[in-house]
Amino acid sequence: MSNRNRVTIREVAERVGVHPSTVSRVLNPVTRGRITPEVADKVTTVANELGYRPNQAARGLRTNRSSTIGVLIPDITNPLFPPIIRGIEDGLSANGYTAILGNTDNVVSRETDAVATMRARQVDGLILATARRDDPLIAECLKDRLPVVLVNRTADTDGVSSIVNDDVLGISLAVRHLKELGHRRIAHIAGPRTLSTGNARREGFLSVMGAKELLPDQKLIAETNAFSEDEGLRAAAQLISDGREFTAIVAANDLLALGAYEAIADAGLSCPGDISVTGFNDMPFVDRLSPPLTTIRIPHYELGREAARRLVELIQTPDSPARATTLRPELIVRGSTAEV
Amino acid sequence: MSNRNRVTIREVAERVGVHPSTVSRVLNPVTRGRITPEVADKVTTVANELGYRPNQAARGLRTNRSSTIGVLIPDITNPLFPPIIRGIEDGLSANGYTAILGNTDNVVSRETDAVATMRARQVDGLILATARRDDPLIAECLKDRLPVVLVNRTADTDGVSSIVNDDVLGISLAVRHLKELGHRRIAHIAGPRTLSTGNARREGFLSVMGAKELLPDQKLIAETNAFSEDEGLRAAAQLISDGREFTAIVAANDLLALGAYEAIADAGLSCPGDISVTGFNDMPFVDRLSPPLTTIRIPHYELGREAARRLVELIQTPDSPARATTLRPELIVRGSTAEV
DNA sequence: GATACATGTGCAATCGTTTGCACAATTGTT
DNA sequence: AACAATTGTGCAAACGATTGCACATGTATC
Repeated sequence: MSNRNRVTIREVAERVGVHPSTVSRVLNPVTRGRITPEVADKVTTVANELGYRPNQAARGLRTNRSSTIGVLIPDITNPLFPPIIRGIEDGLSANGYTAILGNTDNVVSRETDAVATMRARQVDGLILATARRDDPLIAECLKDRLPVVLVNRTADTDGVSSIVNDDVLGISLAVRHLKELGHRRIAHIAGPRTLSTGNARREGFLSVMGAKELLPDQKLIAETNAFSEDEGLRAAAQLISDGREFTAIVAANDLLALGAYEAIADAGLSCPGDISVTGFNDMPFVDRLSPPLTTIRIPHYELGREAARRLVELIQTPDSPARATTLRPELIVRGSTAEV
Repeated sequence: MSNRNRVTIREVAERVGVHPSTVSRVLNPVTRGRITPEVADKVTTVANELGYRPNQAARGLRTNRSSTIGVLIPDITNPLFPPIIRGIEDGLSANGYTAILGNTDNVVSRETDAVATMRARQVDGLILATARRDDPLIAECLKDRLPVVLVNRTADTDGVSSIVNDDVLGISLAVRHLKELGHRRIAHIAGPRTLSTGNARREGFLSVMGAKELLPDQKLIAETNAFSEDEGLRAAAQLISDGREFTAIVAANDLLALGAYEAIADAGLSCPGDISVTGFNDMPFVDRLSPPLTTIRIPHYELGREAARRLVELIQTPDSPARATTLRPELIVRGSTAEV
């Protein structure tokens, strides 16, 4: 009744006529080899018949492992994250792990809280999609030897593995595409410098603009302090009202690009007629906007899946060296970019 | 080292000079009253000093509770679900519970699997967003007295609590809006009958079309077998090619409405010029489509939050009666509906 | 001042698995 | 044929918290 009909290892053992430890060994792939195949078969058969499922609490208590991973994200409601999470979950469940999620809304205290809760639940590791470039939380986990993998955003901290998009490549795909369309003066709406994504895309932009035939201009970089539509609107409006000449905007993310759409319309201009715009992320439905947004597609699902894989590896061989992995993005050409 | 510096109840007890059971009683709000305040204070102080966190595995093993809830959803990547999940997580964490997620892709075997995994982890209850009207999984949970709450979709099963949108009201808001715009012949792209949402919206449509001044026509209902854009396209194309007269389409969901957009364009017609269209859900970015979609907004976050609240209640008082709760949706008028 | 009762704390068993150790049975070696 | 090595299984002790029971105290009652 209170134990909800759970079948224990002991019952299986009694039915087969062996000791519980034998059942345990059969069910553990590592030790199965030590048991006579005949006995092992009988045990697995009976275990299946009875619908035996190991009690994770008991196992966790004994082994000090929970087969649970904590995943920290800013906000699941941001369409960027669901595919990452899906990738993480698929990657984890393939290895027998389960994820518990924490939404932090980019608030430091909520991050700290969430990690504390997760550690109370003895998570075997953490996947952080919330990293800031300078993030004390990461240092703390490393100190406590809690396996951590960063995804989507990376950090300046040494010794931590990360799986992120190749932002420099992404930006250069966008800029080269614009260059081929004849654009020479290109503006950039940069993301927050505190986030690796904002920073890397900005750096990438600066570096690729150094290429010949392009006309770089520091003043054509507009800063924002969040990847939001409002900030994109504000920044783009500023660029336009500054009166410097440019024919295209490379936004550091799709939401910023949407803000730019609005600013362009507000100024009585048209996209792509007067100003071409590129985004970054390829969020759902940006292909339905008018104009459909030319953007950089990030392999979000793969990012998540790879992060899960890396974390499992890290748990199994705790002292494997940290690696920073980047995945290649793809340029998606749509209607928001046109020849000059 | 292997136990990652965990502080146990025993260490706290030794430091204070009391028995572990006393520490346990102090830390449990229910039994704290039985301990001398002076001792209790000392215990809490030392526990905080040492940073004691109860080992959930040990607690779970002993109490047969995990403070963990399983949440089953079809696919986190469907923009419908993130706000529901967010509501669930917020509601659960406010009560000390943690969610573990399972994506089932509407595949029965994956649902069964996910529930098995979750039960192995001794979840204290389940929130299902995957219910079919006839769903054996629900019956099974009820039989095993595992607390369950349905969210978003409900089922025909008796005795299970559910939190869903008031779909009949939603559809009638859409139809009445069209009626006010002068529409009399209105078509419906119905969702799958196996899902409560498809069924209720269809029933709602039939019932509200019975009102005077409207011209109901059974032939103006097009069936689909999934809430997908493809199915919407197929169904709308069929309606159009059937040649029956109508000036508006009420789609059972936004994706079906998007398919209708496409079918209308394919037929060389315009929306809303020739045919008005309404959706259902108010997914992100449907306000950016051309035309912006008139739709029914469902309080998704609140649905999730309420489901969490209900489940916690159900866990605390296991024999409380099942209740079916509906939350009120809202009509969002945009550009896809116009006067005849 | 003896008896009954309440109160606060300790004792020890328990939850279900895992795993080091012991030991019997089998096989291999000389 | 005696001994060593190997193999397969059982035994029992953990893991850390909770909780029914027992038992000292201290207080109330007559």
